Amino acid sequence: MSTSISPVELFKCLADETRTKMALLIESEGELCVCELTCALDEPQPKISRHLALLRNAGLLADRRQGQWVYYRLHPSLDTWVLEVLAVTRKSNAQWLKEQVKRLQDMDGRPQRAAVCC
Amino acid sequence: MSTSISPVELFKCLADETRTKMALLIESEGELCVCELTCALDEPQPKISRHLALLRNAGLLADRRQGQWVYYRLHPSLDTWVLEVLAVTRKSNAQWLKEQVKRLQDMDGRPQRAAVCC
DNA sequence: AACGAATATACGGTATTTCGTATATTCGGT
DNA sequence: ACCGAATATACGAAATACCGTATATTCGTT
Repeated sequence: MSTSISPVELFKCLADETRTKMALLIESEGELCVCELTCALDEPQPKISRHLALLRNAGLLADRRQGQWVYYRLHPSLDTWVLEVLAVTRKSNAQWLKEQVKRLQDMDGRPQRAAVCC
Repeated sequence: MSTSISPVELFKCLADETRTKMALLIESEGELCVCELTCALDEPQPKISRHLALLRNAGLLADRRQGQWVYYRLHPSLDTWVLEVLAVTRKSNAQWLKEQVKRLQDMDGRPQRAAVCC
């Protein structure tokens, strides 16, 4: 059994607009880099990085560096209930996330992920 | 459509150990009065009341006075996704709530609810 | 090795949260 | 009307969270 995140720890992570929106966007997209999140949320980059670091330290996110970009995804060893909380929340609050999703889609120059091979 | 609680508002409600545990206990039991929660959580009564007031003001809980007791339940007009978040969280964190459930069950002199009629 | 882009961290300052304690309120029973 | 039990609120102190700005780091390109 994994020593997982506790309910309060999870909810503290999500008790901030920037962090919830980032978490839900990542849950929806699979993986996003810092500059994409900075654009989607329209917030200063240090603010985004600071909140990402908090989510990473809490065990909610994992990161991966690819060239100059750092991609964040949901931590692969998260408990199912955490994934369910995120999924349910995102699916039922599309309206609340609308603006951020739009800014992400309209962003140009989005870095391309590495192909599955090479 | 109901002007419902936003994700961050919900998570702020739950970003405190006292409040999450109260919310999950109530979700599990249906209805609990202040003295039962005070006993289950083993915390000073003003602390319990203060947090209950916060949850009530946020729209998460509804209260009902019966004699000298005040019973709290999940607010009947909560969105489904909120109920799902609470249910999933409680079901997957029984261990985390164990002590509180035990203290609640071991409490003597628990006030009896009004029967369905009379 | 120098430079620019992407990202992370450090440092104060301010706002928000939480708490303990004291006190108010409300109700049932006498 | 009075009293005790259950609950709510007020108030200041302590802790925590969040932010803006400045600076550091890391990487790719030249």
